[in-house]
Amino acid sequence: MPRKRSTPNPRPRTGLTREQILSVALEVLDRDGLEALSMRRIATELGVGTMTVYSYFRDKDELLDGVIDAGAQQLGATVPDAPWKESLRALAFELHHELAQHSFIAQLRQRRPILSPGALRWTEAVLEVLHRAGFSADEAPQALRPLFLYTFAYTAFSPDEATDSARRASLAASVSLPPEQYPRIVQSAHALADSMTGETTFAYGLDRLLDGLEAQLKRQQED
Amino acid sequence: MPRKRSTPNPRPRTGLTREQILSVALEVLDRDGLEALSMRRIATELGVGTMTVYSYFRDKDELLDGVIDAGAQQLGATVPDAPWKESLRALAFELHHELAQHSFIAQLRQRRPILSPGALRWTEAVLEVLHRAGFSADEAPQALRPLFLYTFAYTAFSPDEATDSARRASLAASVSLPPEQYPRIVQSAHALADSMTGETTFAYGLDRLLDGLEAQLKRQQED
DNA sequence: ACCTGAACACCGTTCAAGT
DNA sequence: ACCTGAACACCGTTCAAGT
Repeated sequence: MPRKRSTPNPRPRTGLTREQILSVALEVLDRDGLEALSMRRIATELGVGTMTVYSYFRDKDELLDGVIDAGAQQLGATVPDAPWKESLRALAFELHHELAQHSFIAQLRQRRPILSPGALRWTEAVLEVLHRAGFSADEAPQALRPLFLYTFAYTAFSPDEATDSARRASLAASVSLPPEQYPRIVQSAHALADSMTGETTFAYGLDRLLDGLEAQLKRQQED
Repeated sequence: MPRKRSTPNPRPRTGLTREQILSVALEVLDRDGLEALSMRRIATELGVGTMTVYSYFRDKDELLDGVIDAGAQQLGATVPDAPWKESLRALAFELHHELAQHSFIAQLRQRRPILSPGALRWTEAVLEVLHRAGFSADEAPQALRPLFLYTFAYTAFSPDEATDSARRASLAASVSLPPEQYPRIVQSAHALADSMTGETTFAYGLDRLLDGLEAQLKRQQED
């Protein structure tokens, strides 16, 4: 007589899945940030022993890759059907909003390219728009790169929560500089503090970049 | 009879200075990277007890701020005397090369603006060039922001050492995608892998940004 | 195959004590 | 004021053992 199996899928004895672990990890990341996420914390939050997590993910890096991949699934799902500049603008804003919502992604991406299919959907969409705009298959990746970098940088290098305290700190630092050595900073102190955050600032740089890509396209068509 | 003082400056009993500590920290950072730098490691390398470092820096953050400030001293020391686009290009490349040499700076700057006088020298130089170009005191910081962000992003989000292995990984990921769903990535696979690193890639995005700023300037002059 | 606690080799920093 | 070792509260991961 065969050994009785109490569950249809006998493997996991805790009823855990990779998805459940990823979802708890995402919660911790969104709530308390990247530095608060530890394997011990995830396990505790799930009510299992620390090492149980290692049955589902080889190490912390693999788990973090999983979180990013899950978050990137929706990005670039549909290629906008608009003039190319507007379409690129929409795709950049889509990425921008995702990163603003899960700011740990920008910290995580550092020097560790994510090449999973989910993460490449956005890349495919941007390349498609660039192709329609008239960029060659060779040049399109070069045109994509600054859009990607600028959008990631905006989240990674802008002060996050307590925006106002960052603005005040910038203003205080600017006005305390010797005006003879730093005349332009002193003169632009307020505008400089304001330029650190906000949708308007993001849009300003993005639009300059798109104008620059347009100029490049026109230059080529004149030849 | 007064107590004999064996050194002119009796305060430090180990002969340590902040500068010495910063220099050891910089060595470790350049050699082994940000994650290898610990207070314990610095102390050991200096031949003192771990807690001795805390007599010179309040905590690790203050020490790291010190390293960045020291590295930024030379940046923007002279404002280039050339047409404004060339000058901005030179300043961006100056920052780019500094970051390439000390890539930990880009990791460190994350969400923690550095507002020391040394770190603001480059900002002052860029604002001065933007002023000469014709940007208003209000708009110049907005124009500066993408130059700063793009240059930082380039170091922060590009694979560093073992460039070739990153190129191969990208290529492998691209060609293994289903071509029906990812036609543009598959088509541009080689160019995409090449676009991740290299001076040419950095220059391409920078030049588009500068073209975009020029277009903005012309637009305003037409009004 | 999945789960576990103990152990190892690390962290930054507080504390109390030494000069 | 400067220097220190011990201790505290953490890490990620290996190991050996359990089911």
